[in-house]
Amino acid sequence: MDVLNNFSLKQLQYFAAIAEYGSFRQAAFRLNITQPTLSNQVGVMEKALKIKLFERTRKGINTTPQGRELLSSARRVLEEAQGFNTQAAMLSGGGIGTYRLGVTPTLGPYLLPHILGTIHNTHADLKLYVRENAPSDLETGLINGQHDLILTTLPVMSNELIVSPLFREPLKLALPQDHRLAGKAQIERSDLLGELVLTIGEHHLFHRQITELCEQVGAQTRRDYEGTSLDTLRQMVVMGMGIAFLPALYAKSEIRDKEELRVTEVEGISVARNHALVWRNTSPLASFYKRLSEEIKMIIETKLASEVFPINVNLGKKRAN
Amino acid sequence: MDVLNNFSLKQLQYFAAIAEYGSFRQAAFRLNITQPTLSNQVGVMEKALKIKLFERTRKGINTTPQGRELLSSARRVLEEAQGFNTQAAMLSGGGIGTYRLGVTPTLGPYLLPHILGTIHNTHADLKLYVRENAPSDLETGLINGQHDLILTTLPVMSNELIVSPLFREPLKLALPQDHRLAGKAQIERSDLLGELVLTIGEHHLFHRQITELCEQVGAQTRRDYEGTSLDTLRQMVVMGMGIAFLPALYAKSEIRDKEELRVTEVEGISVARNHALVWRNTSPLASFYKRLSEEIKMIIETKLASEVFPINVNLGKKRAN
DNA sequence: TTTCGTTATAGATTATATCTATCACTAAAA
DNA sequence: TTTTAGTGATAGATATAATCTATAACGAAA
Repeated sequence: MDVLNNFSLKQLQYFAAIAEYGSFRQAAFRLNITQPTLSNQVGVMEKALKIKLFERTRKGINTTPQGRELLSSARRVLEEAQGFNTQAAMLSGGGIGTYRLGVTPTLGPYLLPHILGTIHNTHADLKLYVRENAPSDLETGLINGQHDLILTTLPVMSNELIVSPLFREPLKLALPQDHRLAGKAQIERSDLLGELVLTIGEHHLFHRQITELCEQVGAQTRRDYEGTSLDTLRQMVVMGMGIAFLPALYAKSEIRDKEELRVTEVEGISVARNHALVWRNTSPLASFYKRLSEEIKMIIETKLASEVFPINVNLGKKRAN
Repeated sequence: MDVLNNFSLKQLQYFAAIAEYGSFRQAAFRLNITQPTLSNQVGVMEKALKIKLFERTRKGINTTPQGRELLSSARRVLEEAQGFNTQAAMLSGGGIGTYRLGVTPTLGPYLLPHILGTIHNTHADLKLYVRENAPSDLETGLINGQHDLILTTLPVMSNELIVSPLFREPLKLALPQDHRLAGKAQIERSDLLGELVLTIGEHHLFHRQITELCEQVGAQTRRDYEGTSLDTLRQMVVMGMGIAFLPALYAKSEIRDKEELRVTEVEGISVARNHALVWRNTSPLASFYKRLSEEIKMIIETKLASEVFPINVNLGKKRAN
């Protein structure tokens, strides 16, 4: 891929045109340039390649054997260039291409199935390459350029990032069916007194929220064992090891079997996490990302209104304008 | 294949280099240009394509999703261009490529087998695309650009053509084995008196020579039927319809069966045709063609010395210098 | 002989690629 | 905190290259 200063795309075009029309004048006319320009450029090219491409006669041209040989190569180059051009034209609208989207493992698998279909309908040529990472890794990965976009949990600290809040997802209480509260129509704050609450690992952002809540209502958190994923947390609840707060979208997706667990609100408490679409403040595609986040918000409002809520306070450091 | 003024090969190279090195400065250094030049050119390209290829940050660049998408296309273009370049480099030596060689049907099939092998040995990448035509058609075909070279029979009239004489091919007398002269050790001019001589069609160049000769020695030419190819002429001789003069190389190639025909010289007469390699005086490859004709002469001298002879008089209007 | 059609050439002009010098900003080191 | 080294962007001058106009030179055909 080094020195390639022998010829230009333009010259290849000229070359092909002359071969096609069999005449410098004709070709020049078709190319909207003058004949001397054409003669000159072909001459430059011939000298650079040390090959005579055409035999000039007083009644037109013949392509030399070498010229004929090179013509097909030249056409291939031009074809590829044409391909590049049309692809660029398609891409120039934005919203086309493969975007690397980072998501948290506790949200992505339970949210994306609801929105990808609709996104695909409105942006047929937008492909998402999804990778899962813990929120903190998502942030640094985005800053490093490993992702183009991330779908993560607030707050986002870096001031290099633009945050577009999407929705607020409540955490719901999950009880085993044989729990003393399982039959109760409405569960109150006070019901939690003395309960054993299982939490996910400390590096998850809602760990702190839950421990605080537990202190307030007089519940214990189980410290000797902490689930590493929502699925293990759920299994532990099923096995009667305690109760747990699970994100609403996870509950909607994964808890189908009503015999196993009861999922419910708790009157008088509001524990939730906030999600946002985030990108680098240097990204040239900011305006497209903003549009995309609005579309996602719309989809969620339409399809998941019963599970999640809009965000109306500013929880990230920076908002997308 | 129309307007393709959005970008240049050089810009594609720049694009690929930046993506590869992840930095304008690095890439500029590798490309032996300055960083402002690189920034400028990429900017020009981005504006022309209406696509941001890179996201500039203070610590380097990220390639945008669109940039990534286009990168592979750009690399393909560059690869094809590289291919064009290397092919051009190979061709620039000359003697490489497919040359369209026109030959007469009465010489080509009997001469070419003797020389093509050797030519192929010295010019491994020279391919000959051989087409047969009557000598007059060969000449106009060469002038029209349908052939690059012709191997034809002298004289060649057009002054647009360069003639490089190759060799002199005698015409030999062919007799059926049951002919009264077939047993004679040496045939004299006078032996031909009263013989019936078959000739090929009038458009062949040695027709006139033979009829003149026949007048001189008192032989008749058979006018009610004239062979259209050397093979039919031979068949007619075998069938006893007369005797004939056949070109030496034809006789060498095709008359293997000594039982059928006797092929011999005639003492005291010299009838022959002269062959030459011919090309347009406008051809840029003249010097290569000249070299080629010398090589062919050498091959003939080595391999066919017993059949044919050098030409030492100027029979074409123009000689290759 | 004249006319028309071909490519080549010379010189001026326009467009553009490139360079130098500098700015503005960030991150890390002193 | 200040300094240093690293990023890309910008402005203006310069060098290079592409293009145009006008014309020449030549061959073929009328």
